[in-house]
Amino acid sequence: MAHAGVTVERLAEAAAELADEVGLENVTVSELARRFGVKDASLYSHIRNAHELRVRVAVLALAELADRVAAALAGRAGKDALVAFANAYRDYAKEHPGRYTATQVELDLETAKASAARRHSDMTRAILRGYSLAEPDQTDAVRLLGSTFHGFVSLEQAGGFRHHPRGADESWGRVLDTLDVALRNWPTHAGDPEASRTP
Amino acid sequence: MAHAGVTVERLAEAAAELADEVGLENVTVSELARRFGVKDASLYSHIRNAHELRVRVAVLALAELADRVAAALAGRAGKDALVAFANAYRDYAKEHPGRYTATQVELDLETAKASAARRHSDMTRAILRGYSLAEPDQTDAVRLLGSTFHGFVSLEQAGGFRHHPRGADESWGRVLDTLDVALRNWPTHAGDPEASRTP
DNA sequence: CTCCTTTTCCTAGGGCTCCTAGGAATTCAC
DNA sequence: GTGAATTCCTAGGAGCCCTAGGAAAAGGAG
Repeated sequence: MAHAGVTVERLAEAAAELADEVGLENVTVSELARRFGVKDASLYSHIRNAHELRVRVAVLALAELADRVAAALAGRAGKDALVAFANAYRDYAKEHPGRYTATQVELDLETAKASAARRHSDMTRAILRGYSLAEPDQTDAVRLLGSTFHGFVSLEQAGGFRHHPRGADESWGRVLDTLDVALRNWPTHAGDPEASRTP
Repeated sequence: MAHAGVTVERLAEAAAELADEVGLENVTVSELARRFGVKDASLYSHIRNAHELRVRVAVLALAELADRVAAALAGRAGKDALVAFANAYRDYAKEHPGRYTATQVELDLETAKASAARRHSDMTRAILRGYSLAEPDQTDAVRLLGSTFHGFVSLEQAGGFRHHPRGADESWGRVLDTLDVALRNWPTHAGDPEASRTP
């Protein structure tokens, strides 16, 4: 009957694992309390509400993902860096689907600034050094990469590629090749006729 | 006290509107019953459970979106078609955020085949006629487009682009330009050195 | 060691949600 | 009209979120 040793940190960690098992939307205060051998009302001494639970999973996941990406990026440049970044991103989403989903929850400005969100955009920008793009093209390119990575992973997770013979891995490789080409041939002016180079 | 005229169709339509107002995750059987002036238990004569409600919103949204895209695509080709498709997609997501979210719910094989999901990939393939890609590159390109469009719209909806001076519209235009260039310079072999053409 | 404060956990309970069971009323088909 | 199907009802169980108020444990000061 002593204290069960509940902490905000351990709570967030348990919530993250639960999210990976049953999906973020099924992460419930009751279930967490059950896992800690505690009544659900007790958890409200540690968190304000169920939403805070998801926010904490989001912050945790953002930090984990940033660490992985940073490790993958070390010592690489150009397309190598692009591929390493992308694979770290996709692998994390596959290993931790619930955490990855949490990555997309809206954070209030304060929480967002304290999170690793900034590290993510910084690292994406670091990739682009190999392609020499100036602002605002750099921001546009960051958004292109973020959109394509997230979109692919999201569609893959939702099962969008399952009912088709072509493997997702092959398409992924081709998408990365294409992004590499696109970044190197970045259109400097919209509708630039110089860019139309069909063999 | 006579029949309130509840139908599966009207139920799905009301659920779709509710989703746009409060988000798909807050579409509740109780609230719908309230709007129809009926007890919540009564709705279970029309639907099996709350999940079916979301599935029906998904099917409805997929059909609506396919209609819009088809209309936007009529008489266009090449980059024109690409931009028309992309804008129809993004505009729909902005007008109907809840319906758009529903677009991503997993459908069982049977429901998926009866849905407009096929029309979507067919139309995406139609765009690619302007870029003459053979299989399996065509499938990869379909996935690239789907991923980038969905990813951009998804990140934009999640507020990912809000805390930055560069407008989302400008980036969107640039992303479309880049995709156009990428499709025309589709890499035929991974790491093809011929593709490195930095001015 | 004792006393006091803070933290952690408890019981109790209200409100909302989903869903089932069984019955009444309405509508439809013949 | 009569029987059958459909639509809607009341009643109720179970799970979830969260609040209020109190007991027990842990930690610090004297």
